[in-house]
Amino acid sequence: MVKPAQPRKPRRPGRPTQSTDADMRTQVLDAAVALFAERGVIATPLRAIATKAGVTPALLHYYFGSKDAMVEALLDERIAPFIAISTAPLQGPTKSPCTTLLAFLEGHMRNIAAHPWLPRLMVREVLSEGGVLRERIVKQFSGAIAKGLVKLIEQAQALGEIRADLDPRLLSLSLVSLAVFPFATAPIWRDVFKAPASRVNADSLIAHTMALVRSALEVKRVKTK
Amino acid sequence: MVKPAQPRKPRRPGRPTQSTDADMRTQVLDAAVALFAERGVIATPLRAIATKAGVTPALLHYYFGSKDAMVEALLDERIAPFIAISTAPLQGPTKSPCTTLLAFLEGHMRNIAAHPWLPRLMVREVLSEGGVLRERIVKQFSGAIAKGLVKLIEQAQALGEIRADLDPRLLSLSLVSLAVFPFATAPIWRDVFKAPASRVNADSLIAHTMALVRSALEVKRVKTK
DNA sequence: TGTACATCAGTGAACGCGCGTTCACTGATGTAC
DNA sequence: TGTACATCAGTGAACGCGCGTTCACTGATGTAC
Repeated sequence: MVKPAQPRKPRRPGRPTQSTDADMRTQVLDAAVALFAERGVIATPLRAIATKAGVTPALLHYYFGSKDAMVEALLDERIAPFIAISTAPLQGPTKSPCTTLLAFLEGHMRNIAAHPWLPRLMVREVLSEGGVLRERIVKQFSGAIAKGLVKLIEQAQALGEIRADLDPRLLSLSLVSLAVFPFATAPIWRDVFKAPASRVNADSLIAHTMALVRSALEVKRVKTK
Repeated sequence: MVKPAQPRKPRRPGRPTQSTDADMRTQVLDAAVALFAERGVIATPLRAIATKAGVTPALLHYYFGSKDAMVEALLDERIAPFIAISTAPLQGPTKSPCTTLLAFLEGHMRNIAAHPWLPRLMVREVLSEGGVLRERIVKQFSGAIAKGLVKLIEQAQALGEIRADLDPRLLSLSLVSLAVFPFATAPIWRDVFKAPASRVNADSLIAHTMALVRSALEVKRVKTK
């Protein structure tokens, strides 16, 4: 009712007059990311993205060439940078492997919490057999994380910083599970717990997970029954 | 070359002569479950299921009425029984909550390991905003598991069987993460680790996870730095 | 036991619909002189 | 500074294709007498 004279899209034909507001490409990618995370890449029609972004389906081809190419662009521009940020702590030398490990976990969870669409999109597409994203995500993300994580665990175990009786690969899998799964399924358990959102939120979840991980990794003291 | 006279489908028109081999409905559901887990419900055409099951797309409507109805049938006949088996330990009274808790976790993982398609199908569909399965899975599965699990944790904490400084709801979420995520993402990490399959398999994963959970739940002794 | 017929399992071909994609177009913007 | 024109951002309408679904059909099976 504020702008009755603007029925949403008066849009005269021909080249639009100067850049209206934000970059349309950005708007399109924003809309695509949101819808892909909600319903999946295959289940999201380009028309839905176009509608949400306030443009024409033809525009998506004008910008990206095809739906697949759009998904690739999304991977490069939205997911890859996130991967780089999250895995940064895993690169380079470290003084205390255990500290680096915990820092990576917490940082990764904070990253995920800040971009809730990401874990859902990644988990879903990585699960899809024919997904466009799968191969690239596995290569860039899972590969990088897994290798760095396993190496870090081995170092920490060698130094006696954490218990050494667990397989490094299986342990890295457990840690990733603890860090990713709760965020990927957030909409579900928020509903299941009917939480007042104040108690069960990202901050408390991160704190809880870190506490759990710390005690799980503790070097076991010899104990007599 | 063994049966050159049977070019895959000679199938004369008209009512088929007596039940050939297995129940065709069963064959169809088998094929559907496999394809749904691999590619997702929406991304799987009925024609693909029909081809895999060796029948006509029209047969699927003859049996189920519609694709949605078929998904519901699949839920009732394949997923619901699994849910019942897995959550059985959570029902009824228990002498030692902690033992019951661990037994449930291990049993659930064994169930999942025996039906690899299940976690993938469930995770994917539960993530989908508009998924047919989502609402029912959340109600029947997540609801049942979460409630029983939280109750069990609270009891075990009250009895001093496990550490009491963790929020029961967050802890139940962590446990489910550890039990489900590795199996849901199995195809990925098998690839990432390039494991000889002998070292990283279901049995060792279950043993590892149980060991991790046990030590994570241990009551912390007071320790001086 | 034989015959007539309703029922039943399953098919093949076609239907309409929504999808990704194409393309001729429109009028504002940049550029050469 | 003005003019002519190529370029550029973006559209609207249509395209073919593959999807879920429909339906008239076929011939074996079950049943009544």
